[in-house]
Amino acid sequence: MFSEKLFKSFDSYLPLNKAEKKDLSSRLTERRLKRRQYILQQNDVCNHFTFIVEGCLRKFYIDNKGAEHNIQFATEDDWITEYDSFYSVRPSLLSIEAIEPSVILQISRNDLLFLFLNNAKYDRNFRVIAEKKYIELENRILESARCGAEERYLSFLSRYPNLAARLPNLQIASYLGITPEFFSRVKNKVIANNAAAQNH
Amino acid sequence: MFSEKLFKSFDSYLPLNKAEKKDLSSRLTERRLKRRQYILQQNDVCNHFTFIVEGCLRKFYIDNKGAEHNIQFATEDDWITEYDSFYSVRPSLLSIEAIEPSVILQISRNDLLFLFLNNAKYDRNFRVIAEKKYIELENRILESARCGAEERYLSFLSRYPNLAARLPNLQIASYLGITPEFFSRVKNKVIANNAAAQNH
DNA sequence: CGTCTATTTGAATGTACTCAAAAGCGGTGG
DNA sequence: CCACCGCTTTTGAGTACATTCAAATAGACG
Repeated sequence: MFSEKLFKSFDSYLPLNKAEKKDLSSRLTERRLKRRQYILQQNDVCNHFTFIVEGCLRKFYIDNKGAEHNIQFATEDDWITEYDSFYSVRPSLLSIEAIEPSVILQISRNDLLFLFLNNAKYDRNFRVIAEKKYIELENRILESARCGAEERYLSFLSRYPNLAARLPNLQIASYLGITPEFFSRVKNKVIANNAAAQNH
Repeated sequence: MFSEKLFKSFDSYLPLNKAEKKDLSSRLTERRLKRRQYILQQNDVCNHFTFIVEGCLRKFYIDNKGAEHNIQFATEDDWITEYDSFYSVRPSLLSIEAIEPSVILQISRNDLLFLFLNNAKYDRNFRVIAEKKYIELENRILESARCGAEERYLSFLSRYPNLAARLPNLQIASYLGITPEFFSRVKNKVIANNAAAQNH
């Protein structure tokens, strides 16, 4: 059962009991996403918190030239939403789409707000989720502040080795905040350096 | 009483009752900070959540060349901490210092963890704090992704008009991710544009 | 009033971007 | 199975935004 994965992710903070699991299950919607399928489009209101059972999604911004800027990736056992739009019920500046075929569980705003009101466990679990997400973003800012594209790429490789392997270059470039063309040069340079290091 | 400000900041989410206020008060430490006074030094562990009663603090990163990069400002009625170090109890990559003479209230990790365990209201209130902080950071990333220094400055001006007025240029430049020299040019250009717009 | 820090200006430099085009890769249909 | 199409990646040349270094000026504070 897919929701077991979700319950498990709460276990280290405030586990749910049987009744709570059952109740939560009834509020979850399972969806299967194809590659490129959106769960949130720019200018729509974000109405769900999304748990990823399997696959990989990205949250990104499309600027006025049409260029896409990845803000964040999320894979198995992670959550993704657009907090600002979700809580303010205003149009989202960001979009969220599946990069890989994915399986997700979604909970609507009404259901989540209901849970917050009626069971304090959810405050705990979602506090922890928000705090972790915050740390992730802060690290991202830190990295863009402190170094050039090559170091950021190396840092990305070591922080998210499995992501680096499964994502197309285009997505990584967009996350690093550089053009695909420039990323190609950076990547080849890194590979060349590694080869040189191997040869001695 | 300074802690009243703090209690008030909870009112829109989950207000505290009298007994809770008294208990929380006993766990708060009031401190007065001079300009430039640190409450967290890089490589120290962040042991407190800090509420700002009055003044302005900044969280920043010092790179290996000694250059400082502002991650976030916090003023009256806002909270500041380094989540990663606070929860992991590991040395912080970031520093926090007062930009203005400030009055703060601090709660220690032990006390806050105690409150989380014993009163679910705190999970709620600190969930909301983390979510707001997350939104703030996401906006910051968005802005650095979508535009050049001049637009970022204009956007900063409109988003935080009072901050822009009270901060020295150096701090703003560091927040925008540009050098003070370049910021000076950007600012003068913006001023020139405004003057031109006035004259017709 | 002098010192220290913040801001401004100039010139040379560099990192990353744009535009253009070629090459590689994978899927789809004939 | 090959040919074609679309998409991703690579390469090249010219450009721009922002940096660095240096020095001059202005402000703030004791």
